[in-house]
Amino acid sequence: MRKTSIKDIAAKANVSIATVSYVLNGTRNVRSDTRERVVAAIEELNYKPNAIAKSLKLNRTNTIGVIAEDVTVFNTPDIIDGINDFGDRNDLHILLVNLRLDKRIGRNFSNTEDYRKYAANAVAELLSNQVDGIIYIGVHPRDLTGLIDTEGKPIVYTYSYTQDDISIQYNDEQAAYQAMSYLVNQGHSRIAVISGLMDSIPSRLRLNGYYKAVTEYQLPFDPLLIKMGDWERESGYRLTSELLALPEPPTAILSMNDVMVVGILQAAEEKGFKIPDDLSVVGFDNREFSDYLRPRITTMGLPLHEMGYQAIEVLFNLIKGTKMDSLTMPECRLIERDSVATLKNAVRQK
Amino acid sequence: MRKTSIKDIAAKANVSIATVSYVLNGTRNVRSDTRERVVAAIEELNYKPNAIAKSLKLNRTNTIGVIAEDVTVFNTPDIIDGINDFGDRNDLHILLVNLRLDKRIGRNFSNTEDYRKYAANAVAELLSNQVDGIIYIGVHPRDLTGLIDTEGKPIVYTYSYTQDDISIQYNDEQAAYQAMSYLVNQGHSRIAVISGLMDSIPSRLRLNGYYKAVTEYQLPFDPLLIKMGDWERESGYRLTSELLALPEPPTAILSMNDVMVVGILQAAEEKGFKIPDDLSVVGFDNREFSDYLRPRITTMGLPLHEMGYQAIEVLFNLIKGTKMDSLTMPECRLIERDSVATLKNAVRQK
DNA sequence: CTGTTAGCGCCTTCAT
DNA sequence: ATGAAGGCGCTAACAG
Repeated sequence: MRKTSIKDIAAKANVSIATVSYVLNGTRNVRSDTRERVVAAIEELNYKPNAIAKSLKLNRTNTIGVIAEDVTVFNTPDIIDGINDFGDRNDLHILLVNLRLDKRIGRNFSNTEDYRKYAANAVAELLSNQVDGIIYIGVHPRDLTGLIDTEGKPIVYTYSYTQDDISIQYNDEQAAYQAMSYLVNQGHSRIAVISGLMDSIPSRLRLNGYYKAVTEYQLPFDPLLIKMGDWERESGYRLTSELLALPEPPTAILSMNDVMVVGILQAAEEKGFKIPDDLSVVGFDNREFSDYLRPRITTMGLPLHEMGYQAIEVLFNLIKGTKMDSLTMPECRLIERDSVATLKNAVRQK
Repeated sequence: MRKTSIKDIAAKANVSIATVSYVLNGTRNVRSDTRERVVAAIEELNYKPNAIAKSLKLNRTNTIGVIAEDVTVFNTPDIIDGINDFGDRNDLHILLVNLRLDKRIGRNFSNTEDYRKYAANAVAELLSNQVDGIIYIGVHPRDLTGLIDTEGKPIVYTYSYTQDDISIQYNDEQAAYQAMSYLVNQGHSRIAVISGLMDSIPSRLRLNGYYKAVTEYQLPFDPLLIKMGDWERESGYRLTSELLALPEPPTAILSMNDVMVVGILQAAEEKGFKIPDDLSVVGFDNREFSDYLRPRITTMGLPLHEMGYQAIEVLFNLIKGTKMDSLTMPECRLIERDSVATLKNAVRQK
């Protein structure tokens, strides 16, 4: 049996299909007794509107295409969650394409040609399905200019960006600065930093935040405390070993991700430094495991949910053509746990 | 300007729209020169078929609705990844609905009324969008009979089940048995188990696997070695403390999740037991953090990707109405790391 | 081998 | 306040 359509309920209620459409959408006034007949018929036949037909007619699907470079990478689920949060409130559906880049090409994204094909296919699929707009979620912040062509369909990038489109990023510099401020407030002044790879934008921005804090708080500046890591735990281990071998080791380390903190912990243990008593550590990312390490790691949490929420909010306004007040960049949040000691000379600021 | 449609390219190629449709879908033979004219027109006008219109006509969207109870819970991204894997190969699109249960109602799912409304809305949204079938991804294996009504639309559950529908589950009993076998092969015989909550199906099934191993390997059976935990790390800590205070403590513990292992580690350290030298541990779930703990934790990895893949594969066949050979239950895989010691009396089996 | 045409389910202008 | 009818873009008889 065919699914019941507007026509069936029109017949049942003894009205035209137009009238049914009117009561369905409240597009026009309908005399209350006719409306009731219609509603009754809808009820009785358990009628559900066909969104596909509606989309075809209106040339608008209320569907947002989401291209995720890899849903299994730690940042992505929370961004999607933020997208869903806004989507729920605004009757927007999510068509998800997962590029699965981590499985298909690994972690090296330097050559865009390796995945241009996947990205192009994703866009084609989404456009063919007439999504009203697209959100692109990267696995690592980087410039994707020219990767895809959405043929005029609105697109918003997050955790990545292009020179031509809107993108939602969090404030890396502020985050590093905030972490440093926290450390300073706890009485630290000799603070080392272990960066990520220096070809990464976040590494550079966070280093800016570090320098800013060093300058503003007038911390003793020592180039020996600045180490270039590569995001992996081994570099955390190696660089911390160097740091702790210094004549005057730092009292705290700011690590640009939580993974390297695992190496820091190991190096500290081997050198006989207890954390946080002999060495304080602040990580980045608030990865799930940072709460399970011993000690539990204090870290800068990424505003992932907020980024997703803001991305779709901006996209939604782009689609409707409404102007938005310039919005504020999502900020990281300090997750205070047990890896930072308060030094006795600490100046408790508000 | 309107998007270019089949009509435009028909005009350009001097053929009827039917012919265009035929070359587009290869539905019928078309003389090669006419085909070329059509292809050229398609190329020139950069024509992209409108999947919405096609769906309306064919009453088939090639879209699968995925209801995730919470995409931010650790098991979900990999299941979705498996769904995408199969979806990519079979030209199936994914309409994702995220119930966000973890944020909305927390971890207590005992009262289905708390989230029936969300689930019903999700189904309505999906049905309205004419998905060809539905996959429901739970956050914890449990009986969801009667939660939703898909009005005859095919549905497959995973990480949850109902009494009426197909569901994809992994083999819990086999997993626990395999973990035990591994421990036995490493020379352990006095093996404790810390279970999850006993109202949980996985807890009971894994306990079956434990008993099966105890019986088959003729291990000394000691009820004192069987502890009921609650999945949280504190219970791992507390129960391990009890275990290690025994006159004859176990040489190994099988923990039914990785979170409790964190507690086990802490208790062992406090009691002066080194892992794995004095106490071996096997966890469950292969949570990301299990690789970052010290020592790195040997654990049973869940076949999440495979579950997602199998779920959509089964659903796809359900939709097409084709019979499938009875498929094998996905199995967990031992992730061998550094938390298990090989005892000197170990009988190395193949 | 190709064209004509009737819808799929819905919205909306135009008429009454 | 309601109805008739055209058409969104596409597929698949049916006809030639």
